[in-house]
Amino acid sequence: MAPRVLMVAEKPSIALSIASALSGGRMSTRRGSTDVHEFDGMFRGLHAHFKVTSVIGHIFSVDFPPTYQNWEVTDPMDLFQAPILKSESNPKAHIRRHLSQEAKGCGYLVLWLDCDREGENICYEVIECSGIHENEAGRRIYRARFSSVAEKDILKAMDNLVAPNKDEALAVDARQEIDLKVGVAFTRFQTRYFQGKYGNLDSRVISYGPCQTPTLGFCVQRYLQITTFKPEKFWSLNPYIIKDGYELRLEWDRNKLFDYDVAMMFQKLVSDDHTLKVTDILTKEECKSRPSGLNTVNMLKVASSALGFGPQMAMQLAERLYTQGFISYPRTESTAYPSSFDFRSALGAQLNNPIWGNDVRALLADGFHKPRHGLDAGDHPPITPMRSATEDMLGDDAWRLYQYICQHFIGTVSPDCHYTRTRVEFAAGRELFHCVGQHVTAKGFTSIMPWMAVGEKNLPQFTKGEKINILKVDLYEGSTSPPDYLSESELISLMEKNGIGTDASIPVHINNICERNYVQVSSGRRLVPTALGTTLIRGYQCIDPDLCLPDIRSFIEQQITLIAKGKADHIHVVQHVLQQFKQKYTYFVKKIENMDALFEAQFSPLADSGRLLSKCGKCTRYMKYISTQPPRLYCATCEEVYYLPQNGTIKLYKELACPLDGFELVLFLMAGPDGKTFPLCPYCYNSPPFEGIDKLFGALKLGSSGKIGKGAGMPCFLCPHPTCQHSLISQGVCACPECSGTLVLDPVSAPKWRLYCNICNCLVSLPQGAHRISTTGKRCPECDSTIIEVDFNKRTTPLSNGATLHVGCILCDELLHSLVEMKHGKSFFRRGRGRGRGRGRASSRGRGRGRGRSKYEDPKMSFRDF
DNA sequence: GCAAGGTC
Repeated sequence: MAPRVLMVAEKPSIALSIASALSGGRMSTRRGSTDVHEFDGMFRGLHAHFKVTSVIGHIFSVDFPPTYQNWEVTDPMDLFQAPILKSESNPKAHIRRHLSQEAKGCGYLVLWLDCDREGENICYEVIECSGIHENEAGRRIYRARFSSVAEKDILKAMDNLVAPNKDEALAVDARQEIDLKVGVAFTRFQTRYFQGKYGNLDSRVISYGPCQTPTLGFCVQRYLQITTFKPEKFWSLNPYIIKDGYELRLEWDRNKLFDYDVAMMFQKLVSDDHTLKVTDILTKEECKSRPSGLNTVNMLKVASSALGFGPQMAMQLAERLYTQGFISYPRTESTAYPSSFDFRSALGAQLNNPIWGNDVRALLADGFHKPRHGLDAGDHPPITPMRSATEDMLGDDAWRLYQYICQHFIGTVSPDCHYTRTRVEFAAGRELFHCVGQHVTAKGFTSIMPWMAVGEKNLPQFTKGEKINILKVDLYEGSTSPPDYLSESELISLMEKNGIGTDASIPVHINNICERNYVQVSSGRRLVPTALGTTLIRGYQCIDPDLCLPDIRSFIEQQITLIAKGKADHIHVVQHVLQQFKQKYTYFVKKIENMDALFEAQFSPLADSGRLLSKCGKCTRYMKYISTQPPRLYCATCEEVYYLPQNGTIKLYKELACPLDGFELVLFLMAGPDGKTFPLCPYCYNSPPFEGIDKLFGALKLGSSGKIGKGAGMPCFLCPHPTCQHSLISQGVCACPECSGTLVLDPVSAPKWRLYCNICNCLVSLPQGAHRISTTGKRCPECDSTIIEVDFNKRTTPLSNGATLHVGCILCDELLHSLVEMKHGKSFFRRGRGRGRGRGRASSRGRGRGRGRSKYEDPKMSFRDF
């Protein structure tokens, strides 16, 4: 049987290019998680059947196991030694399943992932999913090395298959583990420390990361230069002359002086001379080179400085242009075109453009220029237009970006710009002056990129030795000025220079520091740090400046490069690097008060923030509602914080108290046009197993239906079951038969409801079909327990016989029995317990622990004591 | 709720 070969690319578009190149366009395509292209051809001298598919970037990402996910109970320090798990980054895409299915029956695997470290790492992710193993001869898994998807490059790579490089893949594993552990440990610690103390930080999370923090550092460094800047007065001498009827201002060779008296002296010397002598005339042919190919960071810089698009926005536009086929892949470091690049057809596509069509025609007719040498990073070709577009096809913003990409591309194959530069030198009173003129002789690429044009500046004709009368000598008084805030474009340059982030992640880091409220984008896309941003960086600077310096990233990169090059063992490097960060973490925690002193000066303590809203169930005093991110209630007496759901506002709810804990209920009003409301108890909301409802709530709110409410499955505040419509008032009202604690519906066991006692952890089963319980306000005459009503769903219970209410005592079987039997002859609440068991009303906290479900046996999951 | 890196 012909061998079957599975080939996997990093993204669908590459899979398509590979299949087209290898099959000569004769393949069939099956749609799936990602498309599969099939064809027959030759493989290592044999007739073979090929399948080409792709992943969508990394298949897996790393995280901590669930036991380390609770911020309240996990010491961030423990994270450095914690195990880590790899799980599918996008489980819904089912990439793992897809690869495993496609690999069935395939004897060979060819990896066409991008040729960088991340690509090498994805190779091993693919190998793991495919289940294809190396045979004894080690010849079943192959790596294709390619830097362009042009047909001849693909065929060449296919003829020169190599083995994947495990060391490079392990270097990425190391980076993932280090970034995760360091970032999460510092983030959790500083978030909890400062959020627990200050009310007006206005940040949901105070994050730390080896890329985002140095990025912020650059912005704050410039801010500090500005705020600490001391202006200085300076003076400069500018003689004026009239030549051929033109008034001309001359520049002083000394530029400026910071001493007024000396400047005055020179002014007098020059003025007393009355004439200037032309000492020299220098004329030089100058050349301004055409640009090299466009890579991502250069595109982002222009997008920010000239088009006014932030990097995130620019990448979104570029992504869309790419998926629609208008431009080539927009994430690349390379500025050099591959040798196989077909300039003629790329230019040909632009022939009919009304704006630059003529330029293109001229280039094709006169012979276009070979582009300047650039950098070949071995990833993707520079960003170029792929097909012609008009403004109507793209919309305003995308059009402006497309237009720039086209102009830049045409610029790279246009002639250089030539001009002559004339410098005329003068002397008076032994002081030297000059003026400069420029004349463009050939516009070259600047005609298509007019913003790069060389300014034309005409000078009158001078002759050497000529003497000219001085009209006046100005003594200009100026003052040095601070630099402006860091522009986004400058920041991108700094990040690139210092190796912070990659072409794809630079926009994400910049976006992060904006979203975390560390910087704000002001006019001209300049980044102004907020009080929070500057306080953080100043804090790191006074505890451990390494934490916010760009070197922290280069250190990690340099360490993992040892792994990539096979010079050091992956495990040892990770241990070594984490050990150092752990020491830094320990020191940071120990010295956090130094940073706190800066926070104290800048922010208000929780007690001074917010306004009084609802009563605390513990001390019965009013708590303060802090509306800044993250919204929360703060009890100054108990010094406790109770977090509230995001994206909405809070009001007092009918002055009702939660029957479980006495905390006054609040009404949450969701933001948005619907303005849905639901009541919640601040204490329950922050207590397991209800803790985390916010996550679900958020997930539902953002769900694909985009709807909220009963039909859309909005949970009630107590119960995360999507279809539950319980309200607090109708539940949690009966006494626990074991210990007299309060029973609440156990959401964990939904949809088969049980009652759960939060003190002794016992679970009381409800009959199937029960969907609401409420109190009767009556007590059982025998055991004094609350008598409850159980409401059944008529359709699901065969026992209801049309009657929906069943009344019984939760504890006392006899009474329950008789009551229910009177109606239906059936007991619902039988738990196999003897009469009167646990009848004592005295509190017996902790009793019965272990009898409940394992879910509650873990002490970390217990409720706090009431 | 947390990092950074792929990609859509």
